[in-house]
Amino acid sequence: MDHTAKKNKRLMALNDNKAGMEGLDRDKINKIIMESSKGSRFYENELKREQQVNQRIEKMMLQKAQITEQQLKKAQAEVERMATELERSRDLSRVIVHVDMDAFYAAVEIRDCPELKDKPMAVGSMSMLSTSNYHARKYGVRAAMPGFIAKKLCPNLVIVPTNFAKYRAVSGEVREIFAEYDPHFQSVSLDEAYLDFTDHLEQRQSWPESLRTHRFHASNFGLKSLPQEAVPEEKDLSPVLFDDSPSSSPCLSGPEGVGAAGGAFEVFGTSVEEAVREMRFRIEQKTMLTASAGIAPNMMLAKVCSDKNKPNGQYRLPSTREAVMDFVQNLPVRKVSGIGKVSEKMLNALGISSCSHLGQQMGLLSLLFSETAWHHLLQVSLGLGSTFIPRHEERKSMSTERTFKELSKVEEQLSLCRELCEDVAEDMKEEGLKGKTVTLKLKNVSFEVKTRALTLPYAVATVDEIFAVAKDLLKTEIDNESPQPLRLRLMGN
DNA sequence: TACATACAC
DNA sequence: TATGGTGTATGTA
Repeated sequence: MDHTAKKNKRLMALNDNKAGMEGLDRDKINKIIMESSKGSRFYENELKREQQVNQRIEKMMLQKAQITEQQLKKAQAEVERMATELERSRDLSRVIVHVDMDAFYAAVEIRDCPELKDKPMAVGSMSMLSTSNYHARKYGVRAAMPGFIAKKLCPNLVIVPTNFAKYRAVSGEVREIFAEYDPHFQSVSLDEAYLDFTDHLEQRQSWPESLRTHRFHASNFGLKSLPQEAVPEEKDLSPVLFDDSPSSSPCLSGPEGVGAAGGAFEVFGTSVEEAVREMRFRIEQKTMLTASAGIAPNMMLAKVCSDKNKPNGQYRLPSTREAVMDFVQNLPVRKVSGIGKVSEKMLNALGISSCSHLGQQMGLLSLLFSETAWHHLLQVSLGLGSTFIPRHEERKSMSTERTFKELSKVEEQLSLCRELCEDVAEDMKEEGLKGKTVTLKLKNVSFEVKTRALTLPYAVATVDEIFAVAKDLLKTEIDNESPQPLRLRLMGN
């Protein structure tokens, strides 16, 4: 193919339009990323995968060409009916909040090492970064970018290794606060959660001021005794680097004062916004870290809203059908949780980039996508989402995997496999679990991934039981390739 | 059930 | 030198 050059440009390119980039411009960044990637086995594999997606799209377009006016009309009517039905059950009565800590890992590391405060930094390794701070983002340094490429974009970048034990501890502190607003909150990860504020707000209406009053803690930074104006101090209080958030910190405008003990305090109101502001305030007082939040009538919308005034901000979408529909019209499909890179590309091929397009094309989509998929898209286009927060269900799988430098010797592969089985068995023991399906995952040096699974008639949990199965699966693969050895870079199970 | 793919963080 | 790890859902055979 000769027209791939253009496409390739977009393949590895900087994926984001989030933060402003003052250091380097986009083209320059993309050029550096491309030069670092081109020719690598990783890149070759990415190209291959892109081709697969393109083929999927071609197939879809062919299918589209087959659709008759008749079919489309019929599908349209069907969609219409379903939309009416969904509309009938629209529930705007819940107040759902999505909270997201700002650049969490990076913020924690900066808090604990003020040296880093004004430097571009990221958390991770030369192989992979988890997150980066604001300064680094200016250079195009992003989460999920390998550190060695980030270093090329920003030679002064400081890379701090991850310290999950610490993040877990901080996360625990934040979750204690979440629980006070919704004991049934659902955490998505260490730094993110959904809360249903409905009940809290009802209670809150009859709360005296005392319950809505929260103190600035003098323990934060060098704030011994607070001066009368806590307002301008607030920024200095924040250890987080995102001091550029424009509309997002109207925060300390409410009535606040100085307590008898000398600590300043603030009284929060009874509205949703005030309650969420209060929660974020308490998080910051407790952890010296900032959070952003989205407030909306369902989970899907709340999630999008939390991104709106990030970092250190919040956004409320009013609970009216009109506001919701309005909000959704201009929403790029990619912003919706669950619509990733591939779905976006497929939708784009159909001329769909915003949710308003979704609404217009639902007839077509119902013919080209699976039932579950188009139902979901229809809901999105109507601004619908879950209005209750499901409790975290029981885990369905447990796994461990490791990447290493090329491993080609059979004995080494087997002993590594055993090691992984030991790890999994240990983890299973900790939770007192058993499992019936053993899955072996292999990635070769060309980044091709394979999984091999076997389901047993009974549940297993011990190393020996698991390894017995995994060893067989691995041996089968080794035999399969022989006389060529398996050249593995990752193994998991 | 087996496997691959997509997605999220 | 160098592109992660863990878990869920879904489509398809």
